[in-house]
Amino acid sequence: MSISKTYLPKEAEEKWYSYWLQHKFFRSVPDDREPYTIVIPPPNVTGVLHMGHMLNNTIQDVLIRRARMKGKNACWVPGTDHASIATEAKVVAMLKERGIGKKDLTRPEFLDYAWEWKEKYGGIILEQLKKLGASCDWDRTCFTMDEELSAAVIDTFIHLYKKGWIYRGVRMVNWDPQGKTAVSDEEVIRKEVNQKLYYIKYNVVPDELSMMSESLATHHSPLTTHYLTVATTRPETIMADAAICINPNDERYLHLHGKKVFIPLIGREIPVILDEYVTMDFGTGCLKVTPAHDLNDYELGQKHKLPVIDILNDDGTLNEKATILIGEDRFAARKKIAVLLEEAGALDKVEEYKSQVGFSERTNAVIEPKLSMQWFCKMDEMAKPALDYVLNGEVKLIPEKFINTYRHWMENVKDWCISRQLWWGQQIPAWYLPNGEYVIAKTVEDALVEAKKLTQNPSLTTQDLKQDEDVVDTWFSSWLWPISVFDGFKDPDNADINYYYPTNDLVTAPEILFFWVARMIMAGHEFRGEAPFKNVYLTGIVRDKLGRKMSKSLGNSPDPLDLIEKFSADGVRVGMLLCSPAGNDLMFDESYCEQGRNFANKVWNAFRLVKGWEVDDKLANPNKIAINWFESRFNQALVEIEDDFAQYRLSEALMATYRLVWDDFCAWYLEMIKPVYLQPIDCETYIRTISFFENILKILHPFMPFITEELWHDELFGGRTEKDCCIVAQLPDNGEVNTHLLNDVETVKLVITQIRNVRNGKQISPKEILSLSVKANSAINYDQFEPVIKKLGNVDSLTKVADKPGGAISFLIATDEFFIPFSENIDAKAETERLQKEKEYLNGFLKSVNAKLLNERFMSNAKPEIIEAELKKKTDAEAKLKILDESLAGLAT
RNA sequence: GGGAGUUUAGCUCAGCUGGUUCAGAGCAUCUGCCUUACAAGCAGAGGGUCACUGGUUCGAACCCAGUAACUCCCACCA
Repeated sequence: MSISKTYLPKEAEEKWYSYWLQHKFFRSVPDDREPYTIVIPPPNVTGVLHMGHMLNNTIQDVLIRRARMKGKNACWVPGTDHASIATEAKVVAMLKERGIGKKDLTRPEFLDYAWEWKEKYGGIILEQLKKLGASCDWDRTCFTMDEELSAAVIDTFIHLYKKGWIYRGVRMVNWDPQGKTAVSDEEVIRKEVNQKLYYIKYNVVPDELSMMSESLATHHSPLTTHYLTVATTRPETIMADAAICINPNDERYLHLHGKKVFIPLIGREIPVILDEYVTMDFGTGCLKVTPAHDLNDYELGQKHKLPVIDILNDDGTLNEKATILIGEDRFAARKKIAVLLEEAGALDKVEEYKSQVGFSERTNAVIEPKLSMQWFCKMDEMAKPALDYVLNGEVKLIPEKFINTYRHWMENVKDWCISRQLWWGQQIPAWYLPNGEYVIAKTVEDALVEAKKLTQNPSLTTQDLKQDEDVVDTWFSSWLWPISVFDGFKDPDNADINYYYPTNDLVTAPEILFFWVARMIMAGHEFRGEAPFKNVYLTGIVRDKLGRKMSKSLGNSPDPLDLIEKFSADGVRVGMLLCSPAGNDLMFDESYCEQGRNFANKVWNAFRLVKGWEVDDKLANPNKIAINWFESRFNQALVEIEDDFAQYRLSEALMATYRLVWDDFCAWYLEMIKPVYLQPIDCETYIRTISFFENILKILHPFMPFITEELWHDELFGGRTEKDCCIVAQLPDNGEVNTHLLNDVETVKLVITQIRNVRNGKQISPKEILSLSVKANSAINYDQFEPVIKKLGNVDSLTKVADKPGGAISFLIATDEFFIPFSENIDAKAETERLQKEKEYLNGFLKSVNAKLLNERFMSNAKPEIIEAELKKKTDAEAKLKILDESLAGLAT
């Protein structure tokens, strides 16, 4: 293998990804091993890879790869979601470009175009995931509108209908005038918007005028004039007003009780009604009641038996019931009517006003409350068990803070509007009879049987039945995902579902906790009697470094594929995880990917070093200290990493790995054992080092699959068989940790650092050899570390002395005194000052320790080991002070 | 309006049951190095009133109360 100076990712990535595919390492079929399963949160078919996907799928791939390397049968099921509104919108847009209107097409024609679109563009996002290294079992790729999955949706609908949990009714729903469909409450995003509050005058009907004119003569108070004023943000809906409502206790308006008023511009008469619902101190205290276009007004209207006047078309334009501005869009109408009102003298004033407006999650259109006939799914009975799974810990949410939000939602859940006025999706299996009745059935044939039963009319034919035009909400198919991808509906006892279900971890965004996660738990319980996963890892939101959410409109999101191009897939994976604290949003910045790339390069170069060594079999001087130390250190890190993974602290697991590799392996271990240039290395050290390297590749692999696989196959590691790949290598078992040795080496590292420090301070080149002597007071046996200290400190000897030698710089490590002799004069004054300063600090430290030890309450309350530690601090400090004093005395002479 | 979370070095974050460590990491910064694996690097260093105010405790970044700022979720005040 050619060893270039830097890691060249492009070739390696293509090579190994296809190698893995070719050898079916991602493929999973049930066997004797323990399964580890993840189902991907299916991205929209309309989607292109964004940073959220990158984070999400990096995490899933790390988990899957690690499980695979722990001997589990790892199965990651990929797929896409048909995303009815979003896709239908795309298809409509595509047709428009070709000069075709949706209205001009029949349903089957439209669906043909939609499938054509899906086949062409629907797989893009999955192809992009491959660039990231995602080790999904692509043979299992599913689509929420695949035949089996769609059948499952229909069966589910029928099942729930039979249970009485699905019903049809006229309700106020969230209407998306752009998508021309109803959407669920969860699909409405509320945003604060700067609006205008229009104060509109409604004249009181003429036969009341005589009374009013008396007060008119005296005062012009708005409370006693012949009109009342209403504040509204939606003046275009006045034509749909059914009443004006005031609070019966509002003393300002007692004179309006039982009166009627004119709607401005159109002059229709509406009553003034009384209800305590109206807040007296908001606006004018007069509320216009528009039952067709506001949920509260609708309920108020129901209560007071008011008519419902719907003045809007499905696309948000005004209809003939508005009588004026017919055909105008609601927002254009709002502006125009303000002018008309102004001209008519009916506009009192306009104020700036901030309020919450609902937007469609999919189309971003302003949602219109609209009364319509829809299908609903009852939630309360399904919510209860789904809540319990989370509360009793059978389903763990990570981080736990989401339990509260989850509980709140589940305890206040409302029925789910599941019908959508779209064509792209599973069509509702309801069949209408000529008389308006309907039956629920899987096929038209089944429906006919039911219909005949229902009507007692044997002459009915399928021609008489008309299927409901609507499709079900996309989430009504994705909530079945963990079951349907294993064909658990058609064949509920098949080998796959029995083996893989329930899955292990679900990795998703908190935004869809209710949309999707909660409903999957409901479906899991209802159809399998078991939650669909054990752990839900909720990732943070990817933001830019200013903390803004990454979005297309802000243009602050980098293209993930560009990042991969620039920093390599491994680099980007590392970059994503480096800045993703568990459970918090991440402030993404390209520099993290750069750090990832640099790390890959570091690994590459460490490899180049080892690769370049010549071995001399005759040498028998293995660096036992270095080997034993690194082995212990590696085993210690393994435990830390395992622990981090167990708690889903992926970025910390990565950081622990990063430090182990960069600091401990490269900066310390390799430097300890590295032979001088062109000198050979002994056999044992060489073999052990290669084995360490192989283990390092293993623990790096989940994070950096490509570079590790690339290096894995180098001849340095001996001949590999075709199937001997890093991706399926088994992680090393935990081994012994010699803490004593680890501690001693930490001290030795300090000694070396101090030597380098002395060099730095005195501007001495690292190449210049120094001498070192030690007056050891601790239990550390420096003899065994002599080779290491000599090599890394570049000193020629480590002499043990009983007294301080003359003309030397000294430093103190723990209670051991080290000396570096210099022929030239030591600056005694500076040295004295340095020692004095240290002494001062130690005295202060000792004082505070003594204060504790003399405190009776401390001595009686603190745990024995704490007291012991304080006592040790005291003796250590005293010993150090003694040494300092001696040094100072020596300097004085 | 209700609820949750966050606030520790310039940045991003650890800090687990209050106690070994005058507070830990990575990046960035500064100083010195092109030392035959790596300048995408090496060696070293500096940098913190743990948001603020009280309280509990022998002892608080950590527990309690309050304050402030930011973030998110939920909610029909026109």
